Amino acid sequence: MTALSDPHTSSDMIAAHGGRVTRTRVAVLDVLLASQQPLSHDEIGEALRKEGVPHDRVTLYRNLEWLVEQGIAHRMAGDDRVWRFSVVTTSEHEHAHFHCDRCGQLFCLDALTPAFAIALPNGYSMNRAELIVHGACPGCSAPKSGT
Amino acid sequence: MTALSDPHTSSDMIAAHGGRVTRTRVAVLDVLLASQQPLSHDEIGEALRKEGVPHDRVTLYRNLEWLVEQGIAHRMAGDDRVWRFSVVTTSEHEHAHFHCDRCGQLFCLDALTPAFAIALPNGYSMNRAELIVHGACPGCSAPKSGT
DNA sequence: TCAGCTAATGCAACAGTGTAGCGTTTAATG
DNA sequence: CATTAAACGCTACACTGTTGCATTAGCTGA
Repeated sequence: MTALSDPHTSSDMIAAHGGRVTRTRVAVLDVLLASQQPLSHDEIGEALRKEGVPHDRVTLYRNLEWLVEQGIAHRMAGDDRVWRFSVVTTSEHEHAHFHCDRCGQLFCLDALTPAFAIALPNGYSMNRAELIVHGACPGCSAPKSGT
Repeated sequence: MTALSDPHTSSDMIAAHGGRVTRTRVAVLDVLLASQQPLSHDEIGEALRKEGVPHDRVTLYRNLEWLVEQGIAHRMAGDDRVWRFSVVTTSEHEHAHFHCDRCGQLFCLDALTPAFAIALPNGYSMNRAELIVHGACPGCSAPKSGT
């Protein structure tokens, strides 16, 4: 019995998908797993830097692409035209996202499940839906002194 | 009684907003008015080219920006990280969009009105919502020989 | 009609995000 | 340990969008 049958660490997850367990790849997945919000390429790179993980910009892109290909991560386009990545926790990732217009953070709203498929006009076939709610997150809605 | 009080042409609309009626600006607005789908900067530029309207890339960007500022046009980020523009027809533009994953076109689905605000978790305050449904449009769903 | 003001233009150069090519490194395997 | 190719890391590039600035040309008022 190996750890592969119970992939709960980043290394296990990577190996389970037939990928090589490399320093950058593990670190990237760790960052994504630890994050509650979808992260941009830049934010992930910054996190790696803080952890002292040397990495190349291109390698990071390629690892993210690989994670998406493997179905481990999910990629979405924010309103700032930047890809943001997050690990796929929900089975189909069929939930909405909340974009805070003040702090720019992106949150997952698992509570919101799309129920609008019924309203699709004739001829249109839905594959997936992306719902981004814009507004202020709890942290930014709360009264603050500074800005 | 001048035409300004009844701004139904692109020139009138521009003048009514205190903008100068220039060749490119009129042409850009005309293109947007004539289109049923939100258009990217590139698509608009291509349309201008076809109409024989000489223009500069930057000027086009600035005109689009101005139109958005004036509330004449609306800007949204597609899934390909490209801004797409459309004239604001609906009062609040509170409707969904459909992105065809095959031909890349973006359609307005006025029938779909967001009714998900009720489900927002506590602490989140919604400003607006952007719902993008992905799938195949009627044109691409229909059986075709070529690709 | 014409001069003056400045919004708008057009050119060049730049910035940020993401990709492609390619030689080198290194994780996995026997 | 030798082998092999996946992954790396570097350079260079493509694309979308922005900034600076001198020039042009709408609008206004005489």
